[in-house]
Amino acid sequence: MKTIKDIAKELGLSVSTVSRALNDKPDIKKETKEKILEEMKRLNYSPNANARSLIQKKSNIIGLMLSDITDPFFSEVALGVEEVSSKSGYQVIYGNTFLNLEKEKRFLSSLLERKIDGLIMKPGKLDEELLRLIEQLEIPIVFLRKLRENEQHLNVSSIDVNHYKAAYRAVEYLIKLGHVNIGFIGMSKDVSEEEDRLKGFLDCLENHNINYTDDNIIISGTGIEHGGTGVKQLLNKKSNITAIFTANDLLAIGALEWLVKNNYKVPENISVVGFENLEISSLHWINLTTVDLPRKKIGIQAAEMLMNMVSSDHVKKEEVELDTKLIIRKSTGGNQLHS
Amino acid sequence: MKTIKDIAKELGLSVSTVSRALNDKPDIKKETKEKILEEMKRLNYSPNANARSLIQKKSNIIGLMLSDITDPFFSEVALGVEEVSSKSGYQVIYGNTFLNLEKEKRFLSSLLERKIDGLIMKPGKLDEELLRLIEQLEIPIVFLRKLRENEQHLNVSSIDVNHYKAAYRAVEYLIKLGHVNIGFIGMSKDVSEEEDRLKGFLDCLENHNINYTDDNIIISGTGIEHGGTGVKQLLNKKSNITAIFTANDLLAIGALEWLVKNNYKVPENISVVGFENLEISSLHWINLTTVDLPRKKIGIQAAEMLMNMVSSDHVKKEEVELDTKLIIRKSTGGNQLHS
DNA sequence: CTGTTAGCGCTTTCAG
DNA sequence: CTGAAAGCGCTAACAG
Repeated sequence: MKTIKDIAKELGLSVSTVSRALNDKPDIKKETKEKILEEMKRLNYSPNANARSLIQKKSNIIGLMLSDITDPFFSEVALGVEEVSSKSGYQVIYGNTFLNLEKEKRFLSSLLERKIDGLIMKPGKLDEELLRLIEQLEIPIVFLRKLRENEQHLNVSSIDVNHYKAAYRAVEYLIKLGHVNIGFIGMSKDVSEEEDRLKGFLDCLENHNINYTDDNIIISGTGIEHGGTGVKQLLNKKSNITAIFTANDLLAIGALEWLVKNNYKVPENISVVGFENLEISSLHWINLTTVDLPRKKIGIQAAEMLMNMVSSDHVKKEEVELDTKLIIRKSTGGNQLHS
Repeated sequence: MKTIKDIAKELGLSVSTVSRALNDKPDIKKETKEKILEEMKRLNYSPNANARSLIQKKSNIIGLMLSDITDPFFSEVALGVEEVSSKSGYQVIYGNTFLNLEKEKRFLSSLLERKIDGLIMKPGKLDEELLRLIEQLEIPIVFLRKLRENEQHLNVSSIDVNHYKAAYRAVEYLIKLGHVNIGFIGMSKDVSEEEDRLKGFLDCLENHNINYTDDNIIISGTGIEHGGTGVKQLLNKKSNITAIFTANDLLAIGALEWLVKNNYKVPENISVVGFENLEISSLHWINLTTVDLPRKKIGIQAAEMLMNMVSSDHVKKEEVELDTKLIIRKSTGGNQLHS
């Protein structure tokens, strides 16, 4: 491996002069610089970023901690993050955690050792140790979700959509279509984003004086198959349901599939609204009314926020909330029982 | 930031002793070691991986160059790669190139400076400069596709499925179902994987003495929408087509969508076979017969190969070819015109 | 404009 | 078993 020394020796110069040429410093004669740059090319020299990091106390690396890169939401976020970061000269070290505490800790520890300059992360529920780890990093951080109760003291920024408002609007749309018996199919009680969506759902019903019981709400799981089991349970408990709001598109698609197989007509008998606007949700057969999340934008903006933070010493905490859009397609229609 | 010096000073020891404790070296008294480890915890010490990399000439970082992480194929590969690498103590720097030569070069150059230990990559068509860059890296490399003509001299390993055989088998299946007028919808002439698939398609027809013309083949594009335009063109030119083999699932799904909208019945009027086995291809409405690619396995095995290579000085070139499986679903059926 | 020097945080001889 | 010293490749004062 060629070093700055090799160049210097070859040209009879000092390493500092070579360094100056390498870093576009002003105090160097044009010709010397050109000569050096040429020699670098000739010797296939490539500077050692680790050595540079060591002395400058800046690695030009950021971390990206996700739960699962195969989730279309995160892969688009990751795309946006990498795009913005690489443009600013940063490399991205990425890791999947599946919201597993141990994996989260291991990944953050490894980033801590690498002395990264910034971090974009979607953590699960943080325990004391993890909170300490995050503080210990002492670098700008952007959360890909809102800060929770026990995280308010952290000096980290965040970006997320307003899940509450998004859900509220979606349900309001169903109510305007004449639906009064509306079910909810969720993923898990432990996901705070879902909590917000559920709250939006419930508040909307209440504000419109619509009655509901616990039976209107099924917590089913996170995959397509849970959409099926979800509707089934829901209709078992409340056979008069005419509309369903699900916590994500996969659940909605699973529900749709189950409904079709069991001879329900969508939207004639039952309306279904999803959440996420996956690419496949616009397919002819699915045509799902759903809430669009600006996924790539989240990634881009998260990275832009981080780039600003790493390049300024005064880091001010910022909590960004992006807006969503209800995409109306063919899985929703007027309530036939009331029209 | 705490350093090894702080620990040493605090305990009245030398840095080398601290280093020994840190690295589990044998020549250190048990009690000293314990004392040091405790002090490290107390001071929240975390070693500097960059300093270590510098002296050990080993970064414990690998690179992962993909065309597009939002492609389900690559996101699963990325998942497998990260899983295996992190288990072996390696961090993954990832980048998207969209097969753009400039982006590929920029990304590789940045990896070159970072002095990474290994690289997994899915490049496009390599030009001279890129070939030189790859050699210049002087590290173990695994390609996520077969080596092409002008790359044979490279000392890089590769892993891929046998696209030719997979296509051949899929088409053979259609022929066994009685089809003789079979069309092909492809993405682009520049994708070597597709070349192999097309060759498998053509060889299979020839070996079964089935006639075809250029009109049996449409190169349409890469997204769902191109599936639609593809079938349309195909049926315009050859209205007697009863089966279609597409170069990927998205094309097949787009074709399916167009067929349904235009009142063709699948598989009664037309059979469709895809390639990739996306998750959505098993949906009730789609139910696509397709070729399953072991995506996650490719990622895992690529990383395992790389881990072996980086931890042994004698790197031997290896070209792995994984097998595929034809998944038979409801988008294919017997040729009604002949039965 | 260029060279000398010190040192980033760590590992690794080599003595003792 | 422990310490002193050298040095990985580079940057950043400070002289000149």
